[in-house]
Amino acid sequence: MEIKTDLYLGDSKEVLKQFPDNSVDLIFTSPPYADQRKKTYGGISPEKYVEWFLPISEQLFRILKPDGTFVLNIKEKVVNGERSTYVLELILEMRKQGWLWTEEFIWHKKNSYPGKWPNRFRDSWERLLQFNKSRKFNMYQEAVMVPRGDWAQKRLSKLSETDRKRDESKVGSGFGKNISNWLNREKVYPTNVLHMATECNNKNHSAAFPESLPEWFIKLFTKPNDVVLDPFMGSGTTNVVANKMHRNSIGIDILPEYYHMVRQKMAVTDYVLFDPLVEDGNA
Amino acid sequence: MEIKTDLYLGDSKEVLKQFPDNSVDLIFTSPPYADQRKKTYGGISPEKYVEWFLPISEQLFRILKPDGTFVLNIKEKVVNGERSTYVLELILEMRKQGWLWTEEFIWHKKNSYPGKWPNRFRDSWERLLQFNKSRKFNMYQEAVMVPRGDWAQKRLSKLSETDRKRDESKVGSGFGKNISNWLNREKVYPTNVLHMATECNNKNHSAAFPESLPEWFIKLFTKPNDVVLDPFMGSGTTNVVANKMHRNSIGIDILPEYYHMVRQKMAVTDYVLFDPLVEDGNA
DNA sequence: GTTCCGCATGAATCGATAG
DNA sequence: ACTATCGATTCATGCGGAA
Repeated sequence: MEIKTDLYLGDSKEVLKQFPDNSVDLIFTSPPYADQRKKTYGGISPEKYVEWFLPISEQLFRILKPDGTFVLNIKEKVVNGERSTYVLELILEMRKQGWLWTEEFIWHKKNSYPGKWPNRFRDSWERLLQFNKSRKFNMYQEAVMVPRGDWAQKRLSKLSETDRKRDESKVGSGFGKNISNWLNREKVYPTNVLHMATECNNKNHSAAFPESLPEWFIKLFTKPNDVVLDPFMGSGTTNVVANKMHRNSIGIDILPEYYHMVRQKMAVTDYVLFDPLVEDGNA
Repeated sequence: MEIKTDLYLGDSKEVLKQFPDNSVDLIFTSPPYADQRKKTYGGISPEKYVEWFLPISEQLFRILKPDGTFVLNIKEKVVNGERSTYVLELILEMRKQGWLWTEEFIWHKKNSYPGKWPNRFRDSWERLLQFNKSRKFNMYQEAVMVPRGDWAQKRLSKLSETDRKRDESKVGSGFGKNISNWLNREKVYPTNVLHMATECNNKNHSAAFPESLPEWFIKLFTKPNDVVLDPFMGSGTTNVVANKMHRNSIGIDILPEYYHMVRQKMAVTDYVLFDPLVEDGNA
């Protein structure tokens, strides 16, 4: 099946209205934070942030499939020495719209933005709010399993060595049954804290988040050929990753600059559309 | 100057009323979470949690010095498949009492509670909410500087118990060679994400948090001879650490069992009251 | 004296079963 | 229907005994 990437230029609040109900499997987005990116988005003031976002989240609620998930990457900024409360208020208001606030993941940014202030340390984490329409949603946990901690390596090393010898001599093909069991045992489920570095490599446009971030959630909440939506696509990281992972995707941005940039990007990535190397745990 | 540790048996809401205004430098506490510790504390339901806490935070506001800090360790539980919202509501309500919500630190618990569920990963982080009465508060950032690199962070958090004892017994003069090497290394300021393991069951009584947690905030927000308060002292970790670090402290608990246990503990630790080994960056 | 391994145990959460 | 209790799940950590 062919993978599609649909890009739209316009205000999400309006563009979203043309999509049918219950048609998207995952929404992953990082909206412009209050007063951030002022040059580009015009900056939404902290006081008006909730009011600005609610019409959009209302549309997202309509469009998302009942077993789909909405992941919102956001962090409140400091206003007049205090953490602003618009994220807290947003969660409470979105629940009134019908959203379930299922979980809050933490993105621990290993290399956070440098700086020093007399009354504050560097902010090195962001929220990844998980919302759902229903308590029954798709979650493919095996797709994001991670290697076990260091302690296991030491403790298992001795045992696995003897098993390896035994199986190699028996089968001669490398991996015996026992060892494949061991390999499975070496992976564990992750927690709700994600460690990822911010990407600082891009030449022109710095993305709000590294590719590994949407990649993780796309693995976790979708399977190939599903539909992923980013209503504030910016430099299009979500869409690029979705495409690489054989997911259809929709991207919306209000800025022509971003829209055209992503169009160009996607034209290039089309060539690796059927890359068989894509790692994926979902069937 | 002599260091005092005052312990009180009773309901914080009432006991706090007898303390004078503006008399405490740091409040560090981890109140019983909603519906947790039912056997011991009776359990406060999520619906009534804010209502239960506000009279206490009102007293805390009165007692705290204008340049003092209140650090609240808390995490909302899952109720009916959703994260409960009482912590969000608590923050909003406390701001109405006059509190400034200055910052939110993350405690990343390396060893979180195990378990597997179809729709959720293990919860491995907790909130450390920083509240202040004024935008000008005492913060001794140099006291918590860490050697450069991740490895140091891990080592230092682990250092608290095992290594320290070992080195103390070896050298008798405080820190062994290895540790003094770390101290000579280049130091950087930490971020607002703390990596610490929960203390696994110590022989008799398990604490809700490791000693390194209050230790970090006591270093950061107080200097020697200051006053630290824990209105829900439990096993008294905050008071024990404060004492070790030459801070006066006040501990309150409603359970006689805890009250007597901490009394006994403190009587013992009094002997190391003037321990010169205590690491401290504040003068 | 080290290093290594066995074991118990947590601020948990879900789903089923029972009143 | 709605609440209360119980078993199953799972992994990092420290302690204690053994090699």
